[in-house]
Parts: sequence; C-alpha cells; structure tokens
Amino acid sequence: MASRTRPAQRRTEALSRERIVEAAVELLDAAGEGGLTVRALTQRLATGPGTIYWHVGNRGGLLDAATDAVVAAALATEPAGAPGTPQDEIRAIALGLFDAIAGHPWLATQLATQLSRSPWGLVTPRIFESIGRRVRALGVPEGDWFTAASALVHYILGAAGQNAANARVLASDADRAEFLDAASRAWEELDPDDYPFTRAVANQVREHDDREQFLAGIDLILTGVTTLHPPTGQAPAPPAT
Amino acid sequence: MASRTRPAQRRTEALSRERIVEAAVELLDAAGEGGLTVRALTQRLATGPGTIYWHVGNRGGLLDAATDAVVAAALATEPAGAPGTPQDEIRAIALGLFDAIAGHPWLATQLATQLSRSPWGLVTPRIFESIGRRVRALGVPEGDWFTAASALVHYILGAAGQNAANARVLASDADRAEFLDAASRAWEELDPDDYPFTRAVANQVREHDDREQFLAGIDLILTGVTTLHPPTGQAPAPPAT
DNA sequence: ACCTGAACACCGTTCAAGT
DNA sequence: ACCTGAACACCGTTCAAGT
Repeated sequence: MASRTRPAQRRTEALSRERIVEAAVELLDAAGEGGLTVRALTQRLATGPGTIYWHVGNRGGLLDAATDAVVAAALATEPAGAPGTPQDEIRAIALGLFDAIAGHPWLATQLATQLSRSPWGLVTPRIFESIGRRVRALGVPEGDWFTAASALVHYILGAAGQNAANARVLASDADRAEFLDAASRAWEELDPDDYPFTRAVANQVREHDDREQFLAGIDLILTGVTTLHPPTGQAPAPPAT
Repeated sequence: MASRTRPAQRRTEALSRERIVEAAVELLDAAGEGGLTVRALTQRLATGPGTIYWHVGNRGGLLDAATDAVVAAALATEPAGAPGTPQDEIRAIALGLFDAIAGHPWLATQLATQLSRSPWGLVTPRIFESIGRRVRALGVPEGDWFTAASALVHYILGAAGQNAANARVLASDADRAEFLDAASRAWEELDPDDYPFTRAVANQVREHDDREQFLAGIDLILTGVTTLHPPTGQAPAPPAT
C-alpha cells in the first residue's frame, strides 16, 4: 500500500481567482452588494486580505469579474439544441438574461455601473454578439445592424434591471401577489391631478406577468425592426405619421 | 495662522433639505458617487454631520433625493410651448432624460439602483406618467397602455444609462472622436471566431451619433406599438410569421 | 509564487450637549 | 427646532514579513 501521506494542509487547493470570484458571487447573492466585503470574503475563504488583493486587484475588479462570470453563464446556455427562428432565439437569450438578473438582483446595478463606465469591457461585447447574430439572421440590412442590436440590448438590460425587485420576491406566489398588490395600491393613491395615467394602469400592474410583459416589449422592437429594416430587396414600409 | 480654505463666515440662512440636496448634486457631478461623502458635505456646507442626519435621514436618502430632484427638473422642461404629435413629444421627453443622464452620469447607476429596489418610489411614476400620457394620445387601446409605456420607459432608461460614459467625454469633439475610435478599435481586436458580428459593426460604432441612435431605437418601439396596438377600431396587423 | 495579519486612512452614523 | 463635534464600528487597501 503506497498511500502517500498527505501533509495536513489548511486548504486542499491553493486559492485561485476563480474560487474567489465564486465566493464573491455567493456573498452577493446572499446579501446584495453591501454583503461583499473583503473581510467577509477572507473569513469565508479562511485567508487574509492580502491574498484577495494578490489574486484580484481590488473590490471593483472583483465586482466586475463576478458580473462577467454570471453573464457568461447565462449566455452559455443559449444554444438550446433545436435552433428556432431568429425571433425565437432572441426571445430565449433575452429571457436568459432576465432570469439571471432575477436570480442575482445585484446584477442590475452592477451592469448599469459597468456599462456606463466603459462600453468595451467584457460584458457588452458578449451580450451584443449574442443578440447581433440573430439580428443578422433576421435579414436586417448591414447598415442597420448596429441600430437594431443596440435597441434590443438597451431594452433587455433596462427592463431586466427594473424587474429585479419584483423577481426577488417571486419565490412564493403569495408573496408575489402581495408585492404586486402593494405596488398597485401605491399607484392608485397618487394625486389624481398629477398622475391620471399612472392611476389608470394601476390595476394592470396587479395582473401583469413580468416575463410576458418583458417579452411583449421584445416583440414591439422586433416588429419595429422588421417593419423599418426589412430584408434587403423588400421596400421599407412608409413611416407611420 | 487663521488661514482657511473656506471663509469663516456664518451662514446667512438656516440649512434646509433643499440646500443639502443641491450641494449633494454638486458633489456628485464633480466626482461621481464616490464624491458624495457626509464629510465632504459638512465641509462644503460648513456644518457638522449631525445636521445632515437631522435634515435627511441618511446617505441613501440623500442619493434618492438627489436623483429625484434631477429627474424632476429634466421632466419639468417638457411642455415646450407648441404641442407636437404624441411621437414628437415622446422623443422630446426621452431626449430630456437622455441629456439629464449625460449631464449627471452618476444618475445611470442611481436610477438602476432605485428602480430595482422599489418600483413605487418617486422616480418611476414621474417618468411613467410623462410617457404614458402620450401613449394614450397615440390611441393605443387601454388594455395595452401598460405594456407600451413600460417598453418605452425600460428602453429609455436602459439606453440612456449605457450612453452615460460616451456623453461624459462629449465635451470636446476631438475627445469624442478619440473615444469612439478607441471603442471601435477595441471591438475590431476581438477574437474573429467568437465575435464576428461585433467586429463587423465596429466601424458603425465609430461613425454613429449617440442621440440619433437613441432616437432610432425610440422609433423602432413606436413603430411596433402603432403596428401591434393600433387605435381601437382598426384591425391589428397579422403577426409576422 | 503565494499567503498572513497588523496597521492606516477613511467612511457612515450616533448622541449627549449646546443654542 | 436646529446645530455641533467627539466617538464608535466598520470599511478598502497596503506592506513587511513569512513559506
């Protein structure tokens, strides 16, 4: 029996950047952005602050890495076997991001921060490419690719971010109903002179389904794209006046 | 030595919540979210931390108040005398928010944070109402008001937020050209196998105009809305198959 | 190369005390 | 009612020192 005597070591593997990012995501999921502190991380990983700073530059870099890791995972599940129409694939990708933000609500703020800081980070091209390929498959003329893909990505990130709060409470259906009821009631109590429209749609808030509503917005943009930027060779419809 | 950076002059008026929020916006504009510290505020207002906490609850509340103040100001300029078509008014409101975020880049992150936290804060109804009235004026059937207005608001906030970085450097045309050139070049250098679409549109990035692009997205949604939710009495177009 | 932990500068917030 | 400033707990980050 040639069993190697394993030296008693604290951790079985050396700490890695991946392991640290993984722990960061766990902390963020558990307690939001405020939950990610270097000290909480050192405790969870049984190490000192110096180790964190040796592997990842600083807290900001860690936040960026966590964001990229979660987005990459969400987009990785996209080629779901059977390819559908470009529209179907866009809906699937969009829902994947929507659900990722629902599962990691801190993503909403973090994506806004990261994207507003520099559009050529890691995250933007990833999302842009994924949507863009389907825009191309739609037959949109090349000159309109950037406009069409941008509109979709902007909408997806904007809508998903603003639904993060709803989704967080989605756990129980009763909680969700209570949440929507409270939201609806708050809107019904607004000043009738200042907020006639918002009051009028308050009951639609109570009954709506986040994901359906989100997809309805996607369909509005897709309809606009195929109407204003039809495949080359087909005449564009006259602008609605 | 009696030299001070600030004249040891006593304030003429008592501090007010409005004055504090105003100073907070100045600090945010000057140095981003990190620039707003209670200590920087006490120095600028020549007071102690207790005063800040007496007038506004805490730093979070101050951030919310600053966000609401800037958004309210942006929406207040909307009734620009001559009323146009609902489409024109939606474009004008959207551009107002776009420019507000461009002038106060910290708004992007702050809006995402505030909206993802609770959709029934102050800011959401303000924006929603402003857009919603024009959706109604468009003749959209009442059952589709919420969907149409939501799509527009989600897009506006998403797109404006993601353009905050570009806008920040918009000061000089030369700086802007350099910025877009760097962005375009970064995309051209992506892996050809992983990012064919993104590389293909890289040169459109260099030439695009933020505001035009933003409005093009608005028009895509408006086209979708008038196509899928035409005024009652007109038959909706068949879904694209 | 990787890790440790004390130390530093800074932060949000509280509160007894003043006017 | 409004303001002051010391004090507290906590934070991100650094760095000389260890293996």
